[in-house]
Amino acid sequence: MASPPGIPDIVIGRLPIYLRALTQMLQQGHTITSSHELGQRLGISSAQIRKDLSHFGEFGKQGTGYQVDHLLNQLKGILQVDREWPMVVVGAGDLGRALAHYRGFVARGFRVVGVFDTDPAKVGTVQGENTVRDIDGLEDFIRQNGVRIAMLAVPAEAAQAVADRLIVAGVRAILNYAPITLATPANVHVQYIDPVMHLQRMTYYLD
Amino acid sequence: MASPPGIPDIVIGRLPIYLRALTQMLQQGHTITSSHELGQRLGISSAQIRKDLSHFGEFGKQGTGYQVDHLLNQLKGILQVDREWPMVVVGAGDLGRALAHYRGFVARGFRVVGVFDTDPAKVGTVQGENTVRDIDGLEDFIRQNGVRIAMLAVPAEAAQAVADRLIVAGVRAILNYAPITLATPANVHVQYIDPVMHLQRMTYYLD
DNA sequence: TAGATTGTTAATCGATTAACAATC
DNA sequence: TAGATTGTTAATCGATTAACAATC
Repeated sequence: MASPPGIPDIVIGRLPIYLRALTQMLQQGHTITSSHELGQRLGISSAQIRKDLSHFGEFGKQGTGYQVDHLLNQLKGILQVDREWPMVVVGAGDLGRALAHYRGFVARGFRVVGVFDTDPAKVGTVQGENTVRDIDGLEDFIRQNGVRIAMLAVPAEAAQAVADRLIVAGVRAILNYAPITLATPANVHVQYIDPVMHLQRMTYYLD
Repeated sequence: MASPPGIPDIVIGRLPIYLRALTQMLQQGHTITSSHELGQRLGISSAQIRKDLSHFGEFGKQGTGYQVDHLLNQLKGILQVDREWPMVVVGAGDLGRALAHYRGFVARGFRVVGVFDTDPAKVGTVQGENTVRDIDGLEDFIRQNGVRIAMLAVPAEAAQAVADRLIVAGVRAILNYAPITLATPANVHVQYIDPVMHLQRMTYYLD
């Protein structure tokens, strides 16, 4: 979860935002854009966008701006999503099921290749392109398929134990939907999605 | 989405993290904690925790630390989650369905009171405690139930139009699961959940 | 050429951390 | 009392913004 060399985490965190906006622009037929236009769309200053990009090279042309498809491809390369990452989903409840069915992963660099659960009633059922597997086979599957990324959709009580198993087997990035903070080694990256936390962040401002 | 008076957004954003950890500590039987202990758990410095809390008052005791239940209740009050907020879910696909079924909302200050979709095949079906309603009734429902918060689980193409309708009807906080940046007035708060963006933020660091 | 926009530097702004007096 | 931990101040650190020369 560290980033010892050069580029600040907060900059890396904005690249996917730029990538998403550029993808949308391309779909809408824009071939050229500018830091100003992109910033307006995203509510980010044009200076910040130029500064962020300058960490990685020069992608624009004075007087003109950026070629949308070129910048898009450069960002994909930087973020390493110019390939397809295999992922496992652990937990086949409502949320795991939604993740297994989600169509949006493939176009953006990811694919669910395995879904796991402990519940014998769920094991063997079909979820999208996957048949739910027993969690006993988790480590073997991860090793055999070179999986580095997992999405964790198990109850809070089980999350730490599952994370430990994922990490031992070779997973290095975890998207954690369980509402707890995981304890992980420094070389493992964790992102948290807890809808309640996002909601609580907004209720503060409601009158 | 602005916070003109005093307290930085980034501080508000950490309060739900503290709240969640304290809830867990209470469940585990801890009655007292310290900024040091809390910081260790969360990977945050003790100084930052004390500084953050100092924006809102004095909640601890020198030499002793914090009474877990007391700090918990204070944070709930500050975040205004010492009550129950009614919410609507728009979109009854896999994700909307998972949100409608999610059991974790009520204990933390929220309740799904309405689920909406355009699809006649989905309207009338039961999702957890709710029967899916036709989106035609969205505005009336929001007004009649005083709903201020919505979760948006519709396709990207539909998201902006639905957001506009929600806002006109009185919604002031939107948890947006659609993978686009919404254009909204300054008095409307938006939080974004896009699993792919979280994943892309991690692939940068994978070797 | 005139207008526009980049990439970069320097200045500003804000957030985090270190340190410590107060005090339980 | 001795030890511990708070709340707060001042110092440090880092991120954002403003401004502009370079140049398409």
